[in-house]
Amino acid sequence: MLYAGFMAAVPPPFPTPQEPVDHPELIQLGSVLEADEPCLRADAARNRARLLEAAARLVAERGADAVTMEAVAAAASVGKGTVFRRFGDRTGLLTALLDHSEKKFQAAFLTGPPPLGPGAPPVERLRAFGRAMLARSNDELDLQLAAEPGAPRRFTNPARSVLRHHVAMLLRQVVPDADCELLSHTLMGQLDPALIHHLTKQCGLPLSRLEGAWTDVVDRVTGASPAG
Amino acid sequence: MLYAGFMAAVPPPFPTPQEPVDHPELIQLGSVLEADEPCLRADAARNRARLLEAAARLVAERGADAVTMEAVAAAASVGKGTVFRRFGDRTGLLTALLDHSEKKFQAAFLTGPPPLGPGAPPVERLRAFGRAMLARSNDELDLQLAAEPGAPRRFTNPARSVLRHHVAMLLRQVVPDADCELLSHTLMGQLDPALIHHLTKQCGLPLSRLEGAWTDVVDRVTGASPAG
DNA sequence: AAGTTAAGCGGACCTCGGTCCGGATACTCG
DNA sequence: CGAGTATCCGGACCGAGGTCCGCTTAACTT
Repeated sequence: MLYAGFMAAVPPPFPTPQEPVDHPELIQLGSVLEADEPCLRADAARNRARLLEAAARLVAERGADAVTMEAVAAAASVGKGTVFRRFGDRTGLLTALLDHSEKKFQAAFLTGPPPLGPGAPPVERLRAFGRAMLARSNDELDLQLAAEPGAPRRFTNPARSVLRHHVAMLLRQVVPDADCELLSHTLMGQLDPALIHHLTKQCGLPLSRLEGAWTDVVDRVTGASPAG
Repeated sequence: MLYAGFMAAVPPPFPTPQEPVDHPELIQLGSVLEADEPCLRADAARNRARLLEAAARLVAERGADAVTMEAVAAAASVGKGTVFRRFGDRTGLLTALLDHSEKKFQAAFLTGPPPLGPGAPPVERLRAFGRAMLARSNDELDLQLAAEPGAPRRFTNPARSVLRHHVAMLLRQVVPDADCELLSHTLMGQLDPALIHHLTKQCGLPLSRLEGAWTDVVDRVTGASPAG
């Protein structure tokens, strides 16, 4: 039911395919089976468990920063190579650590009770979704951050800050009653180079579509008439 | 006039403060002076120029990936330590490389002609801003991406993908005529752990404000009545 | 012009993520 | 139960980012 195999996306570091990857792109919500630990050799499964346990202990005792691949390997009394074979890279390991809560969360909005789950009107579900995400990030922040290289610095870039302030300033002139500071973050997110790269280079969307989406969002947010 | 000193934010790697940092946080648009290369010793200034030139050449000839700190140092016939003292870290170096176009861009929307610059109505300027950002990112993508560690992977995380698809699905039920795929990216950007961390931990905003902003954006985007 | 000193320099050094491959070992099949 | 093999293990190894510290030198002083 749930999509849980994502921590297994070990690309091609070792020529040993396992823990099947079910094409992240074309995923259909709900049609995903929970192929969690698929027929791992006995020792491999045991080591995997020990590694996760060791990593969790490290996080708890010394924070997410202390989770170096060597430290985890040592704490699990296992070779370094084993960690990489199993989880691909550091991100994979941290992601696997987050897997449990991730599954619970997916269950909540896919099959759980309203307003998060099916049954409530869509707008209501959207509101609940955001609240739930915020709550989840509030715990786990360390781990979620650690699982994303360079994350803490992304919003301290002064150049970006200037651009965002400019957007906020413009917004204030149009929708003075809104929380323009946060609104500007939302809008700027759409112009993030990483997102642009993903959409144009990896998904093949034409730039014109991104432009259209930007204009559309601006109109929706400001309440302006489209193409005014 | 322009904010250009950002590449100088060399934190505390070496105990030699220079290239003054003008507090990135409390910056007032327009009140920033272009303190570019502030009283650097002659040899230091020369090395700085040589490093930037060498880095630019490496980018042009072998792509942004080839810009390793050692390679730049070697290409500039300079010690590795010098690169780090001048630019702080790799991100700082890449950022400095982007500085020129950044300044031009800032000039365009701060003091340039409408619709990007002052004179046009705010909504018009917002639309133009997005178009300009997209165009700029379209060139320079390599560099902008390289300046942000781990950027390419951010949107290939399957777990995130599931969440985003869920949001897109809900959006489709409410605003079927919109580009819900891209709209979902926009909304998800507001729930990015890195952003949440920045706003709550670094800026000190209460979680309730983030929740409010989320609800507000959902309402604006879907056209729902607030608190419906 | 010589002395003083703070700034700058360079490269050895460290850590950590990631790779490789020779050897070990759990499952399978006869 | 014994041989065969695909899988797995471990740690040596590599490259790149980042740090340190003793030496050098530009710039100011008198």
